[in-house]
Amino acid sequence: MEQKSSLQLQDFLPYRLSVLSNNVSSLLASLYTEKFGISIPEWRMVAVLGEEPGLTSTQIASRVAMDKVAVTRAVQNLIEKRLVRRSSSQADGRVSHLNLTKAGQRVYDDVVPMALAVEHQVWGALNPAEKDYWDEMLSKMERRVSTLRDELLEINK
Amino acid sequence: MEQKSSLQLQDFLPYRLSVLSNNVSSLLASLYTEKFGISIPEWRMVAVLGEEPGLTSTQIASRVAMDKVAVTRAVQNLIEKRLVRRSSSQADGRVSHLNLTKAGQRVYDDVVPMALAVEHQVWGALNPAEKDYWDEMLSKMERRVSTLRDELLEINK
DNA sequence: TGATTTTTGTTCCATTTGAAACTATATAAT
DNA sequence: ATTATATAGTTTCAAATGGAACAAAAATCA
Repeated sequence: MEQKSSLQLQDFLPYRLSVLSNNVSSLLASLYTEKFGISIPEWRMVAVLGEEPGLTSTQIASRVAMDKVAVTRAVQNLIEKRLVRRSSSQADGRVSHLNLTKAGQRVYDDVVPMALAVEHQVWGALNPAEKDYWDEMLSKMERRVSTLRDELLEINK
Repeated sequence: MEQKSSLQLQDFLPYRLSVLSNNVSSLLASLYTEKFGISIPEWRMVAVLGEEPGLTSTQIASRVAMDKVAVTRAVQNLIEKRLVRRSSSQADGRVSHLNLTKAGQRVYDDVVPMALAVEHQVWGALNPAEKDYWDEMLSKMERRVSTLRDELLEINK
């Protein structure tokens, strides 16, 4: 299998992904930050708690690809903003369960359609068949990258 | 055209792109940071100067999707590490041209094959036809997203 | 020419982020 | 039971990042 020998940043997959991802994220963030004053990690927490109420910090961290420090901070901010409520677990004194407040639920209900609309707009670049194909390929790449990562960790252990 | 009404983060395009992009970038970065002690923005500068020697800071910023502050800092760091050299322009007293030093060129020569190898590994998830298709769709999405961004800026002006 | 505006790049300050150390609770092992 | 180990979450400190104000040179224009 032949391989390129020079590197054009504009054609380089990691670079293109990074730029596209940043542009999509900031497009989306520009909508909810100015309207609701929440950051990207805060929005992710709201989104995941909207889907699955009562999660603990650790559960959120694993679902949202944030580290536990980032979760702690997002929780603190969202509690200050009265969008999230914390209730300590009876079963385990170390953990607490997190839920959206009424106000948090309202933010969720307002942002979800906006977020889906942005996604829909971006999908507008592709026809339905292309979209399905893209989804499939994206999944393949995701799996491949996480395999590569595991291999690398294994080697460096 | 029908539209989803609920948001599953794992299926949400901006989220998936962000996770994939971060994983790819950190996979790559783990290789060159530990070997050469350079950061992601520093590597991008080296990459672009390897392709096009003599660029100015502003030219780099526009090619690499970094803001000018980030470029200033990356340049400072790379000059301290003696990987980049600055020479002021005769034509324009404000700008200076940047070039890789011998050592910088060596870093470039060493990292490029590693970077291409990682890209190649990731591409391994797709067969050649899929890869071409993916490239085409990625380009479509890039164009779409930048159009959306321009529209949004236009509205908010 | 002299005044004004733009462009280039840097500095300063505040905010964000990340890693390591730490506290508190729970689990396992002897 | 006592000790050791693991897990959940927080705090602390240093580094990275972003934006606004800034200085210097160039371009515009009156």
